[in-house]
Amino acid sequence: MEYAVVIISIGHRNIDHIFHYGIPNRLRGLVKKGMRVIVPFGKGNRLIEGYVTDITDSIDIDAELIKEVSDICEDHPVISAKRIALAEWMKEKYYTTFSSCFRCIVPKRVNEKSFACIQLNSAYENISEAVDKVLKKDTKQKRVLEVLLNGDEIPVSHIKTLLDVDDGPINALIKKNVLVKKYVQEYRGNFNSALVDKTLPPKLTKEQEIAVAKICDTIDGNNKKPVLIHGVTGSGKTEVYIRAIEKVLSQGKEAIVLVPEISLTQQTVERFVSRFGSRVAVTHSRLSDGERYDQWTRALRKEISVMIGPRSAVFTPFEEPGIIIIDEEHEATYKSDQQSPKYDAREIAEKLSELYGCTVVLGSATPSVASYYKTQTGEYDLIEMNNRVNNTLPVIHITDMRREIAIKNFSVFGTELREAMAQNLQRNEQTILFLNRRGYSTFVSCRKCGYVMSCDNCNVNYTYHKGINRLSCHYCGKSISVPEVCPQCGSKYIKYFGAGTEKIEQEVLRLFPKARVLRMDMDTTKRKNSHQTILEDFRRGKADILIGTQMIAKGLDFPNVTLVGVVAADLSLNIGDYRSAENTYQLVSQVAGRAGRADKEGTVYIQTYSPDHYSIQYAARNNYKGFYNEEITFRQNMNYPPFTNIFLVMMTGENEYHIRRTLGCLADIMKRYNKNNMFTRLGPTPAVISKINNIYRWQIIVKCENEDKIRNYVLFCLDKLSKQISLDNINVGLYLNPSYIF
DNA sequence: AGCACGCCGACT
DNA sequence: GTCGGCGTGCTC
Repeated sequence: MEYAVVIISIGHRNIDHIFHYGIPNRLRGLVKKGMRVIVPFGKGNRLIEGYVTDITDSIDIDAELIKEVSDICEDHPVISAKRIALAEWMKEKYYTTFSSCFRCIVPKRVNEKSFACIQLNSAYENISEAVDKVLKKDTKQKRVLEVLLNGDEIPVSHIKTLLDVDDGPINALIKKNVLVKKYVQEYRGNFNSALVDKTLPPKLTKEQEIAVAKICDTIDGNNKKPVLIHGVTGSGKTEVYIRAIEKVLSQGKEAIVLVPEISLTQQTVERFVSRFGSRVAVTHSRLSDGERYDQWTRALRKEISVMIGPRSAVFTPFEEPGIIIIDEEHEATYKSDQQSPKYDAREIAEKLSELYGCTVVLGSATPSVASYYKTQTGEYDLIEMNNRVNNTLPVIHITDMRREIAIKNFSVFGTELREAMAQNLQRNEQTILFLNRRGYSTFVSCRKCGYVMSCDNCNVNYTYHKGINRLSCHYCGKSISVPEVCPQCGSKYIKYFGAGTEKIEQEVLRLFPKARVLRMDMDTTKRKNSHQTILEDFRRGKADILIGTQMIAKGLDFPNVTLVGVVAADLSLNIGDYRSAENTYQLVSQVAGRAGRADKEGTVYIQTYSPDHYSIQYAARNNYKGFYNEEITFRQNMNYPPFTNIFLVMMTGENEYHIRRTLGCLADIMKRYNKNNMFTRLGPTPAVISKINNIYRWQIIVKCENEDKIRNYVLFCLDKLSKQISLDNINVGLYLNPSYIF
């Protein structure tokens, strides 16, 4: 007797284990490992989707209790044995349920879409034979036949528009058995590769040749260490990726290319499509469930061999992945921090490498400190690419804003940046101004009593938005009209401090009334496509100056941009996260890289109140290794990652007392089981933002060198806690090495 | 998660 | 004597 071993698709810990189901006669031989099935579950026998993780003949429970599989979802497996193993590994590593791991690995089931096609009945040798035998006169039916080429399947809708005919003649031909009608699956969300011209491989530089050779060695060899390419902007990493992919494809294997969502632009995709044509598929977050499912299916059916996409594309179901490339490796988007499982695409790639023997290539101009550290310990191999293929690095200046204040310049622009902007306008060249903060003023307070306008729902100050003339909270979205007098003392002297992008825009217009300015931030890109429209307008030269937040820092390539201003480089430095220096270095380098990307030389001004900070100094000199050496020493001295692991336990809820008390109990338990003081604990403390939308937020941070030990310890303590007191009405968030502190 | 069972108070 | 509150426990 054979039984299906099934994981039920309900994301609850209590039922996150295997269940056995009998296989009824009508499904005998059809139910296979890796298939999606429908099974009756629970008292009410409600029908639930599940995954067959195994077929077995031995069961350890009473056979009477066993129910039968009611149906199969597809006639083929949707998850391979290796990917079932991946799910098991993810469940442990990311402390989640099987079912949520399966949800990542296999996309939501949707109905396939198909369309009607007609084809010449195979009884006829060719079209002219059919015409001769059946059609005497020049009719619509004859015209329909003449459009068909021998053996071709043509969509009915095409024929109808092409010949302006109705169903009539087509159906008549089908009735006469000249044509056959069939339904063909339509793949939604296909990238139209026919629109992209093929290109020939360029000649490689010496550096590129060495990099390609090194990666090819890894592909051929048994040592599957991940390779980190540290390549300056413009060193031609993409061509190296393409050559490595060519190699893998020639071995009959497949390739996955991960890019941050923001760089999934037409340009990036076209570079791959121009070389691999219709073998490439593209996914991104804006695809519908149907589109995503169809692209995933194409990979499963081996109809494509290269997938480009954001972090979720790491789960592309290739049978023989040969290489996984992670471009802009340092980007935080590779780690999912919002929904469970909180996986890291880099870690998934390494696990797939272990399971399939595929090569993992990480690439960045500003590698994450964690990854670069691994090249030093020997865990990763390192490839350096130090030369730009055809353009030079921009000249980077640091402006000390304390000096500007000393010379009574209280403007948001230092003297140098202002003058450079004026010159650039005269030369008709474009400027990008970067400030990672939207709104007009970020701090509104009463000059008399010092009262600061802040949101009642959140422990966050209001930001003044001049466009709508309101104060708005960037956390819960609440906005109020600007009070005419101070709510506390009644004074009418209300002052606005701190500049955001809106203020920068106004300052530019005040200083340069003739300048054409575009602003790009969350407030100006709410409408669909507004993102694209702004960038396209700027590219076409419809504006002289582009002002924006984070979203303009990365991946943009405008040949006429010769000046970049980082209005306030300190913002990311003062966040209070152990990674703030790393983030600042990366951000400043990325923004600076937007200047002078074609034949024109670029200039960058970095405005800061901490001009001597090493992250800014090294970024200005484009010296990654210098930065890394200083940063890694700091991390070691302070016992921060990569020398330790940080586990954040965040409790949120409406009752602040309840949360504090519960976290207090957890702290007691943690103290009790902390043998040999292996774990360092900080807290309970309120989170950086201690209340959002009337939900209070408190946390405990635990540090320990060993990842498995820290995970087991925290989960053990939480288990003890849940047996002691009820965790109802409290949300517990667990984050291992979170990419930012909330 | 979702459903049944079961053990208490309030009611036709 | 019965209806319905939600605490507890199980689901192949």
